[in-house]
Amino acid sequence: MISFEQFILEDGVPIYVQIVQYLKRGMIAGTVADGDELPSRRALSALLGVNPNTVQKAYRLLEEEGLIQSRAGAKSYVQVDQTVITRLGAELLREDVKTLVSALKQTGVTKEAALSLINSMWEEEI
Amino acid sequence: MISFEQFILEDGVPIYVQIVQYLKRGMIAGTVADGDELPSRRALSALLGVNPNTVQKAYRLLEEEGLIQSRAGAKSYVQVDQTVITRLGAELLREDVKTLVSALKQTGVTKEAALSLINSMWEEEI
Amino acid sequence: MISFEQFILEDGVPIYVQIVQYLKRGMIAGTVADGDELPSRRALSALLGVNPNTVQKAYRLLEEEGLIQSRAGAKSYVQVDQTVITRLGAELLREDVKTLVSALKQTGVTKEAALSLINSMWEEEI
Amino acid sequence: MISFEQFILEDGVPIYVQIVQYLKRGMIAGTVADGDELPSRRALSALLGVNPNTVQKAYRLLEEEGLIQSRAGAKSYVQVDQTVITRLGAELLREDVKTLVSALKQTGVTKEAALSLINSMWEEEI
DNA sequence: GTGGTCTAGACCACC
DNA sequence: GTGGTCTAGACCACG
Repeated sequence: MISFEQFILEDGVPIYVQIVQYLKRGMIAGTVADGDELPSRRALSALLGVNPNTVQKAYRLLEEEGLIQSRAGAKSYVQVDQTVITRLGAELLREDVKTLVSALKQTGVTKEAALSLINSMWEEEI
Repeated sequence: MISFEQFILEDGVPIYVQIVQYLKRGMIAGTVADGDELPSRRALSALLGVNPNTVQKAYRLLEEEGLIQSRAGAKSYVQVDQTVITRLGAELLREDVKTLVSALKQTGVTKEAALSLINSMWEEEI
Repeated sequence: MISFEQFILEDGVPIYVQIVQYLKRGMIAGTVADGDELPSRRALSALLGVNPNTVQKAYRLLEEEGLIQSRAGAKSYVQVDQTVITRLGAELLREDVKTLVSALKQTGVTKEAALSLINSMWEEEI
Repeated sequence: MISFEQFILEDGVPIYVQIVQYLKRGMIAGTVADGDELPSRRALSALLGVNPNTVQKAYRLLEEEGLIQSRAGAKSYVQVDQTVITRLGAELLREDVKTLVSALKQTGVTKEAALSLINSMWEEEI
């Protein structure tokens, strides 16, 4: 069973997006592995204090991407192979970094200043 | 007159937000300076291919933040002093970096790998 | 013992419905005859790779319709006479055809085109 | 504006699926044509007596298939070319017919009996 | 107990 | 006004 211990609800970003991202990132990090059983819609919604449908939506999106497998009446399972994970990791990583880099460059920050800031924030952040 | 050459419409993010961000980032970078004349709502909406109301909304938000000055029937002008710019830059910067760092840490990427990737993407990106 | 060789799980249609239909159609075709022994719930669920409760539900529905006979601890048997089969065949047939006809008419297909297509697909299909 | 006069809500099949099918079949029949304006989410939901979100879901699915086009704040339009319609028609038709043919063959009905039945039911059905 | 769907209504972005 | 999104809770079908 996958742990949601480290999961923290931020606001601003839709909850179902946060759940999707959390699971995707977990797949990349290896904490969410192929064949793992996902918590039921009810269980997770209770744990996070959100509506079951919010979890449902997250699960549906993941299923449309082929990352999990669910059938009515049965439990849901993670369904990823290494190829998918690798692609996913590369995608997310490039996307995240690209967003930052273009934002920073638009503001005229130098590369050195950016790297230095990231370096220092890496330590202090949770 | 401020150039919108580098402006590219992405989707997902509201258009008026993109316009606001573009101008804010320009202020920080110095390409949008105090006293600069803004394109008219009509002109900019035509240039970007969006609804004039969308531009209107962006301008209104900027005016509410005191970053531009506009008067009915007259042109709009940028109105920022250095203090404001500095605060703005620091805010945006920390926010952007924090988002990236926490995202990357969740995927299990090491600091070194992250810095190296940013370093290389900095060059290739527009 | 009845064979489930030709049985193929589709998705979209509930599994227990598929089992019921498969057996009903077999009765009409004569491949499932009065007095035949049905596979046990456990055996069939294992064979089809589905939950034993799913098979149970199918058997229960068939029993409620009086098409099979089962007793706790004993094997289940098919229990149909010719009258029932005839009625069943007519019902299923009309229902199936009605579904198709109304669907086709909605799409503006002519009767001749429909008959011709059915005629040709009859041969090629398994 | 597309008419929903002939639309009748059945139960058993999800409402949003029925809306999707109705529009698809209309496209094939030519009663729903390229460029046609769709009723607004609110209007159609009121007309059918269903929740606006149910209509929204149907429209979203159609848009994901590229059959309609909708943009926030603007009306939604049908967007199909002849190629798409042809493909759609062939798909639906083959699927419908295939379902029937395999069902009938399972029951041991002869081709002649089937064709004859369809022929007669074509007239009497609405 | 599990996932899937529908209803419901609020809110937002956009035109 | 439009479409899009989110949250919520009830209900149903399924295993």
